[in-house]
Amino acid sequence: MMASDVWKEFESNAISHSVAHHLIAIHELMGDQGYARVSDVARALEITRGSASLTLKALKGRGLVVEDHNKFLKLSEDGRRIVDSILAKRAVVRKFLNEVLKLDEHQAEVDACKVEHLLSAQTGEQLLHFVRFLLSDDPTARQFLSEFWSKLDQDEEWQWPVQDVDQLFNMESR
Amino acid sequence: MMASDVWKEFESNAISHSVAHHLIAIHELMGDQGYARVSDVARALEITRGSASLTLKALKGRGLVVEDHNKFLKLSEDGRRIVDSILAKRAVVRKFLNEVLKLDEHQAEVDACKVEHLLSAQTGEQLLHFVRFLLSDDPTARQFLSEFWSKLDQDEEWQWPVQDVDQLFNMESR
DNA sequence: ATCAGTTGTTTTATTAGCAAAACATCAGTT
DNA sequence: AACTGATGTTTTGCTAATAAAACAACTGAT
Repeated sequence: MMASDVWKEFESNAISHSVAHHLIAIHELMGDQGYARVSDVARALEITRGSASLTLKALKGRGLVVEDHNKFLKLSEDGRRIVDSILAKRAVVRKFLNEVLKLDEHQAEVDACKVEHLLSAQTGEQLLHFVRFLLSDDPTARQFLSEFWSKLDQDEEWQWPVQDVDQLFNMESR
Repeated sequence: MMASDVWKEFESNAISHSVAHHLIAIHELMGDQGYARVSDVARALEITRGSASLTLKALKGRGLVVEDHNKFLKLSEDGRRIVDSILAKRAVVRKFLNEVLKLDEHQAEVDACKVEHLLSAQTGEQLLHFVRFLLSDDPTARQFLSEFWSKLDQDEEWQWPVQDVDQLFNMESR
């Protein structure tokens, strides 16, 4: 397949990991302490004020962050929408990894943080549907999960990574 | 939570997106045409030879790529292991997105490509277990999937992103 | 009023990853 | 032998994201 037409879409991503976390930091600071300045963002992200200042200046230029009359930052309508969508994806992915796949909370948090800004809206939406149904009261979902988890406890033998990718799914996968 | 201790683990990732695809290109070129030179990698990735030359020099320095007596490249043992694990994760994620969540193939391919190198080995392993069982002959799995898919067709109304992340999972999620 | 601390900005430098262009090498053709 | 084309490298420049350090401005305490 070679997939040379796909892999470059990565960097064409409008929201980088760094930008995502600058925006999220503002959001969380607003909730935690009611305001967000450059220094607060820098402290939250553990970067220097200078770095935060430059990145946030660019975000003001992109219209994602607006500045108060006295250097106080807040998210624009666009910025807020972006943060909402990213945090929603993070929550869904974290929940799936932790409560379904039974990965420990830290691992789930780290992996969710890494991919939250990369998933398409469609993917996030479908995954939300899936996780909601999977963790719902529905008896079929319940039974499926308990069977999966008991199977997890059984076969602890597994080779990973697998040498032959094509034979990863040698099964009745329809 | 602020998560300031987590988000920086992103860039500390040993294998960048670019590096991953340089390694994968060598792997696929070896399979397709039996050899891989700098120019072949550059063509596969649609970058200039100069860029590929620099990146591959660094990868030789890191011991992931070795050079033949006549400028022919191949993966080292370490490089091969990395490619195996990444391709395995890509395959699992693509299968899950496409065959379970019913995203179209292109979207599944793009999203899988974006996250393949970011997922931990643990996550990849657990996801493989999950997808294998989910798409297996097991009657519970079958019934669960068909119920999920019919539900998908029903509620086509949905707001996404959701404004209040905390109420994303207002359900009997136990 | 002065001094200290905090804040925000700017400048300089670094790294990863790319392009563009110049350059050298080698193989095959004529 | 000379020309052509493919290959590999190097140099220069660009952008994003960081650090470090210098600087200016404001705040508060004494």
